[in-house]
Amino acid sequence: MDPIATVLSRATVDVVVREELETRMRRGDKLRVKFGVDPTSPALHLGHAVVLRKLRAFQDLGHTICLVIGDFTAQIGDASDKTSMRQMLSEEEVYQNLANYKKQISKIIDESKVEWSYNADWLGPLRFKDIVGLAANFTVAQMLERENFTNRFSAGQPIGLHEFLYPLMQGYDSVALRSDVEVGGTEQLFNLLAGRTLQRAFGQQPQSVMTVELLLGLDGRKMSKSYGNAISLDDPPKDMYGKVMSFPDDQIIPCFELCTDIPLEEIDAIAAELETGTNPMVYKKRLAFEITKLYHGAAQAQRAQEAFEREVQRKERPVDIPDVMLDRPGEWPIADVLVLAGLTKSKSEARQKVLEGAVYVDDVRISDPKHLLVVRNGMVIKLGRHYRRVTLPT
RNA sequence: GGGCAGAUACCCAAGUGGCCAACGGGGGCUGACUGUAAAUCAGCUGGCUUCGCCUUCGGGAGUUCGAAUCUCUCUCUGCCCA
Repeated sequence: MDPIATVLSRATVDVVVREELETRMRRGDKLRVKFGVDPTSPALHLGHAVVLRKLRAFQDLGHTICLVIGDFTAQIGDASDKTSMRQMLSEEEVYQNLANYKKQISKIIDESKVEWSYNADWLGPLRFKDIVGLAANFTVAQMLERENFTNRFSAGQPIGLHEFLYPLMQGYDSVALRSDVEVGGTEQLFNLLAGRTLQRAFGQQPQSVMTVELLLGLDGRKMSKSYGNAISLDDPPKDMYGKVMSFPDDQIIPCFELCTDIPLEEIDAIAAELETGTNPMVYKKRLAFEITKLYHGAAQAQRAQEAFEREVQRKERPVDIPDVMLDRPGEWPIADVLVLAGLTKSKSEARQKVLEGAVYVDDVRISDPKHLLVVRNGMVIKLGRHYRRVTLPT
């Protein structure tokens, strides 16, 4: 498959309008590819990476990536998250988050070639008259057509009026940037299309719109930090590898397509192999390795894989065990030690875990919740798959 | 502006005077098993000086021997009418 066809199809759902975009790409137009960045959440995960990788693909073909920082939007607050509705981000916070963001995306795209802009620059000066003008391009029925809104409306969930304005703001960004293409997740389709509507209203050629597949999280729901099912780009290699291993088996193939550079032909071969009943674990390990390699390099990925094989598959002790500092030698109630070690949140929970047979000290199971532990330097405490090594003052 | 309904633990959601630290899901943790931290099955999931005690059911005040459950008030949300 040639590079252009790959960009247009791999991990993508919709391309509006496909022929139009393909024509422009084939005849060598240098396109401005827009993507909106939310400065409220600097922690990026693999789900975000799918879009960023798509941007990278455009970049590799010589197109310009235009990243819009939604500082204006951030000051109003993300409407989909009620708790932050009134949360205002200070300028410092936006810059702080942005610095983090740049660090993270530089793992995927060439940040030095990116054209950055802040949407407060053009959204801020808009007058009420302008906003009404923008709003006149849409109807309430169109807004309510959005699945998101319909669901919330019929479920009796609140919808802030300002939430209707989000697509307008995002769409106006496209006008201001004169973007040729905008990329986003499938849930962004409506907002992306709003860009086309407004660009047309301003006499510009409407941008092409591309949505990428939604990556599912560890639990099969959409990958999202708030669901706690995400693999963060910042995750240490061992965690990243381990989390991929806990993906449901049926996500192995989609994840290969969305999160790695393995050619589609090879992925098809793996899929065929899985059909024959090969143990999925083998390919999941390959997947975990590839993904970890992308963000941490081959050496780290190799170490993560070895750690997994040792700790999970062979159930041996990890090489690096965090310390728990105790301020005196002698006898300690086991529950106190577990809490100090951060292995349980409370003594009640600690007792419970002891009763469940989850607690081992130097490989000996502790079964009495009132057990008094005579602590020793270097003693290893284990709860489930978590280990702590006791250190005493010298 | 008026009328009605609702606010329960991390999330959803039962409970309408004592049997409620509060049914059931989900999530999380642990155990068993395994092909992995998948799947499946089981236990646990407010705190503590744990055969008992203490603090929870939007906030505050009250009725009662006793309240998540009744009353008043405040805050927030949804629906209907305008």
